Amino acid sequence: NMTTIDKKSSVDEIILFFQSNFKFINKKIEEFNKNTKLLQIYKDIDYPMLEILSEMEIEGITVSKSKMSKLSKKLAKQLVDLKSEAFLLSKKEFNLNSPKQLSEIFYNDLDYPIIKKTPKGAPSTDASVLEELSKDYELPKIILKYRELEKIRSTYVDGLIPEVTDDGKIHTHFNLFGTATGRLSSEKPNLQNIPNKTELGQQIRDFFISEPSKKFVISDYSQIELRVLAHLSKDSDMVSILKDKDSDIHSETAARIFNTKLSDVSSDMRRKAKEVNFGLIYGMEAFGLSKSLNISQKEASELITSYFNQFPKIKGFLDGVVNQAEQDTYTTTLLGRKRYIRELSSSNFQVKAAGKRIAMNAPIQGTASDIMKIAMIRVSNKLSKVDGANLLLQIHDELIVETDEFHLKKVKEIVTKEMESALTLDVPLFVNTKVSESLANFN
DNA sequence: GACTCACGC
DNA sequence: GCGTGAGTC
Repeated sequence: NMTTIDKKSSVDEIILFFQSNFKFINKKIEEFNKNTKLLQIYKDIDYPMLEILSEMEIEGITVSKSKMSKLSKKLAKQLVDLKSEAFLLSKKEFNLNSPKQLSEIFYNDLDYPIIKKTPKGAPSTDASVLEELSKDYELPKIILKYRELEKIRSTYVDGLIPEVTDDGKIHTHFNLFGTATGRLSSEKPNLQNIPNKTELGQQIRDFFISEPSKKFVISDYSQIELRVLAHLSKDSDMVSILKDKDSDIHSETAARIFNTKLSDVSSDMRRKAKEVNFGLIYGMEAFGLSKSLNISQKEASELITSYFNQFPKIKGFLDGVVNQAEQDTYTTTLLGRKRYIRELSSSNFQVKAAGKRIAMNAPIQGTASDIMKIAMIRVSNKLSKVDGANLLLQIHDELIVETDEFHLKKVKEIVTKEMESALTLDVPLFVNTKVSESLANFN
């Protein structure tokens, strides 16, 4: 137990504080040093990462301010129009940014049906609700569009412009110890959640450009978390699917859970299987799956049962992880990185269930992030001998490197090879690498 | 500071 | 599942 100290403590109290807490801290350091795995993770991974992240932050990434201000004006205009359309339909002016005021309009003035409530019990107006209401009403469609544009404008356009420094770049800050699983986080600004899904999102990505006569090398791991799960669970079917570079894991999963030939897998079956795979690595249960697929809990639970029948060792592995975590109070990654899970000792059913999901997810997410860190350290070492080549960003399963065109081929090879060989699992690690002058995916 | 919502992996 | 951030109240 740590003793405490405050501003009014006497000299004697302060001396006592240091005497007792040095003992405590020394004991902790001893424990840490005896755990050779944790010590090894620190020496081999986290300590080397510090300098690499520092270099990435200092290097920064160039943005086009002209593209930013152009889109800012365009969005501002579109938002004004959407706002007047909304007021016309609601026959009333209100703050479109206020979910509270919006729900007044929806559920008091217009008598829309309440589809879902927020955790606090208020009638929800989130995107899934707006989509459902859009089938019968016009206003929710307008709100959906307004929310999309306003999110992009406030966070990624007008929010990003003040972050541009005098060198014309954005310098994020990476936290090495910001997450419970071992992942990095990024803040001020967060460059790990730049939009990627929509067309408008790609216009944000297009702000980020390589320097003159340089190119981005962008490499991402293919299905790294499912590969980690295949390795950890040793499920033979899963392993054999992922050994084949050309196989489509979601279609293969669909064929198995729906008990059909691969050639008979419909796009809807694939969509459902993809969501099952997605939910699997998050420890999702029938409740969560039914929500994300918009199906009944019964149907969701049948999908999960069918999945675990087809991939029995995955079921066994996940149950084993939870049991072990309940005994140990923590989970470990493949390399031994620990995550303590207090929720597992809760007597509250819901808290405990959340603890189980955490236990299932942490070794998968944590192992994947260990692999990426190893890759970054090796890439960084190799790139230090290449003039004009720098690591710029890491977005969990993706690395963004900048290089002058002369070294392009060499850099591509370094990044791809070091990522694929970072750790040897029972399944190969595949990396997709592309070259571009901006972060946008304009196909 | 709690809450709601929304962006990423 | 893991994060960060904008905005309201």
